[in-house]
Amino acid sequence: MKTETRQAIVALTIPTPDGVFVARYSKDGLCRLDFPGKTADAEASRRIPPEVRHWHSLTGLVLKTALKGRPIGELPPLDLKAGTVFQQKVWKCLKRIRTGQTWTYGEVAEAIGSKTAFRAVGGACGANPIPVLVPCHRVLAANQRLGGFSGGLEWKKLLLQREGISM
DNA sequence: ATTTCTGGCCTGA
DNA sequence: TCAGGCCAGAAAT
Repeated sequence: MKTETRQAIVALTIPTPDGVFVARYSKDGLCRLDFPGKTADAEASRRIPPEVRHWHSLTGLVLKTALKGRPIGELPPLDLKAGTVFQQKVWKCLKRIRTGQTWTYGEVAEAIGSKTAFRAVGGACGANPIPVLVPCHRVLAANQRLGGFSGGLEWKKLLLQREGISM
């Protein structure tokens, strides 16, 4: 069910105290956020649609806020349609997890009506195109375990720590 | 307590 | 169709 992934995309950088993130936008909104050091091809010079500029300013604000471990404000529109139906369900569900709160993969699975798909939920988290803002780092394994993190467990631990959760 | 095995579900190839 | 993954729970060390 993978659709067109060839959407014209604008990539813009976001300098933060933790490094330079790269945000990518499609015509529908923020479609990807990359951690510092991830194949960052900065292309600041280019025609940037006004709405993208606006989205990007919002992204910058919420990202910096999230990195401080504080609740974020208004998000730019998120373009998550690159994911499968299942993945989109998971990602939307993750947005319900508040700052400083953690769920288990099993709880997320149950919340989307697939109680036994906890493992697939892990897969969807790993495919999350917008980490930090779509808080997959707040999902832990059962039995108080940390679970994995595609962006590197260090990031997961750091993000949780900033939100007051130490593992 | 911790390692291993099994089961169940979604993807991409 | 199939192996493999940010899992969970039970069994076996």
